[in-house]
Amino acid sequence: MIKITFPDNSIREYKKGITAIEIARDISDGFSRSVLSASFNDNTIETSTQLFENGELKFFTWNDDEGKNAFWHSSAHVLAQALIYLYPNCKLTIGPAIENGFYYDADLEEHKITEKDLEKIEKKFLEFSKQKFYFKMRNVSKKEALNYYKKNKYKIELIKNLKDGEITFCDHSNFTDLCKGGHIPHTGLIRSVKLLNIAGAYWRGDEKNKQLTRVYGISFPKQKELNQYLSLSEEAKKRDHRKLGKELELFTFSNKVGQGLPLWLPKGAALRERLELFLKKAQMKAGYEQVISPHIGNKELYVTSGHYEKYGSNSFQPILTPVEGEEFLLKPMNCPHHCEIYKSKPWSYRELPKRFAEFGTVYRYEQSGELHGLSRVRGFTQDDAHIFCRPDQLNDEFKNVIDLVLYVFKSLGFENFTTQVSLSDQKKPEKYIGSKKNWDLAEQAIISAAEEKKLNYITKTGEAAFYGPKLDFIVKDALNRSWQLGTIQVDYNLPERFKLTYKGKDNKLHQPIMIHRAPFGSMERFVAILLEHTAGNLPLWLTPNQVNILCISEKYKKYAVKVLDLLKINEIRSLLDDRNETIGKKIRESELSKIPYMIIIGEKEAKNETISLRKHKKGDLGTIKINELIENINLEVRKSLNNFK
RNA sequence: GCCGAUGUAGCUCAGCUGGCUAGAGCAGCUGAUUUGUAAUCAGCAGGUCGUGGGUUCGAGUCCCUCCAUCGGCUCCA
Repeated sequence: MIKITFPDNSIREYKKGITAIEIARDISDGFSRSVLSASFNDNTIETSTQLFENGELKFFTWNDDEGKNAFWHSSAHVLAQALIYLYPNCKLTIGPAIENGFYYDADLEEHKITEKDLEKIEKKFLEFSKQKFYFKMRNVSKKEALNYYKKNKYKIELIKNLKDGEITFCDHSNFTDLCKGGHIPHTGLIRSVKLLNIAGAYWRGDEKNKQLTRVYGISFPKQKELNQYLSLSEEAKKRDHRKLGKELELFTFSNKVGQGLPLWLPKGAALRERLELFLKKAQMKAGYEQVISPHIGNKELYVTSGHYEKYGSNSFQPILTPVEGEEFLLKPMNCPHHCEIYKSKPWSYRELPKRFAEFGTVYRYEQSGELHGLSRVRGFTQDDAHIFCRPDQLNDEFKNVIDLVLYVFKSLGFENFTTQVSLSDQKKPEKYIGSKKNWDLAEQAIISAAEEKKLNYITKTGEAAFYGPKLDFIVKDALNRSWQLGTIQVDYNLPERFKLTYKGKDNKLHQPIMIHRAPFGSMERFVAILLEHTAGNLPLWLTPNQVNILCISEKYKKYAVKVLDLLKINEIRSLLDDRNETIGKKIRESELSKIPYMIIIGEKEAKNETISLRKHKKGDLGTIKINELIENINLEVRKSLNNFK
């Protein structure tokens, strides 16, 4: 049996499996979608979230996605209530729950609100939520609904798209909103709220429409949970790669050079080169060949590939006005160049697959508002490669690329990831080039490779590139945030457009299939994500400096230099801090610069030919012989790198 | 590109409603100190207050333009 407490505090018992409609019939106040609490044979469900969905009574708690959704959706109603209370002339539009919290879009007309106003709105929010207003759904006719919102053109637009008889309003307190339901029982369950920021957002997401004011917020059943959330976002701020990039002297930007054009500082450049070398080595083992192509290309190249038509002159920067009839563009992608490299000679089926790899720097005109540190820039380097293969090789090639991507992730400490198969949207053929037959083949190839590799993947339609479907790798970082990293794409179309061929066994010309792939995605974006994932504590094999030798006084410099030379001979990246400063200060600075190991050298060490070892974030590790450290470092580096093929 | 916010020394930040010569810590330089596991002391130097214009007796502070950055929207080959 289920015991249900209703908003009027009456309690009724029902058989398990009862539907909402039946309960609605049983209780006389019509169609209520919220209940106060329910118990199954004394096992009471917390009064957090209970919902009627599709006529069926479902119970959700804060720990379910649906429960969170209902909680935040209900919070959005309270936010709307606070907004209309404070700004009576504003026009409410929509306010959904999102992945982390909720927002409400409103047309504030003459009002302009700033971050400072958030506190005021928040206060009003809590004032309302505390009063335990119950959410109650009711059916309204289309006429009634239109009449209610006669002054709000946005709601009218929404209502006009709904069918008469399917329109519901949700009331709580004296506030009413057009709403299809999915609420918690009452506002009193929202005990903590934080309005996070204000942003402009276009009505219906279309930039031709009026821009509305969006207020973002997050709420929780308990204050403690809000505090946890806030401290997590504090942690995320500390890990911001833009901050770390500055602190660790990895990269910078200059207004004179231009927006979104990163300048890699010596330490950053060394880090990036180390990453490139790591991938080059793995690729060499996997049978790739490096190629190099120029930074510009004739416009015709991109017309042939179809990129020019799809992305237009907006995202392409012409760099030379027509000279002798030719127009050049900054290279926005490497694929057409690699197609031309493939065409440099005729190929036999015996020679395939050809795997052309290049750290190719490309330039794309990103909207200024979109630029973000290293993760979204206008000039960046892709760890690109294009594999040209026969149909019978496609499956193996694809699986080999998956192996390579997994190796890269493992070596860099991204243990937690998901994959996404991005397919075409059959309903929007104008978004893609190529025949349906080719698309079907390509999509099937990706799915079967993913299946065989036992990847735990989700499928999304409509997210394919215009020339082919993709398999994207989405990593979860240390703060459980998701980032899309590597991508593998199957493409039948560019080979067709570029008329790529090979001579088959049958002495006839055949068309190869092309795989586009980039395990890192781009060097810039990857470094950004790696920094945020590791909070700047890079893996030992990658970090700019591995060991910092700290002298207690200048007297021991001679021995310290000897230690430094020994480390350098063993290819361990080391620094010597022989400044006239206290050891405490040197340790502090070394800790802040996140160098993994510190060697402290004083009288004792110089006399006994030993070193005193200290590990970053761990502290003193005692006295050892220098050779022990060298061995340990080599072992640690090997451990993270030697597991490919 | 659009909406909103921000821009003060190399870095992190003070500078209230316009009013003496724009401040601090860190970093830098000089000197003293020669140090045992997260900041030794003293002194010095460092700024066209993002840019250009305006209001005013007077602008870091108020208004406008532009630039850049940040939070979003839109976009993402």
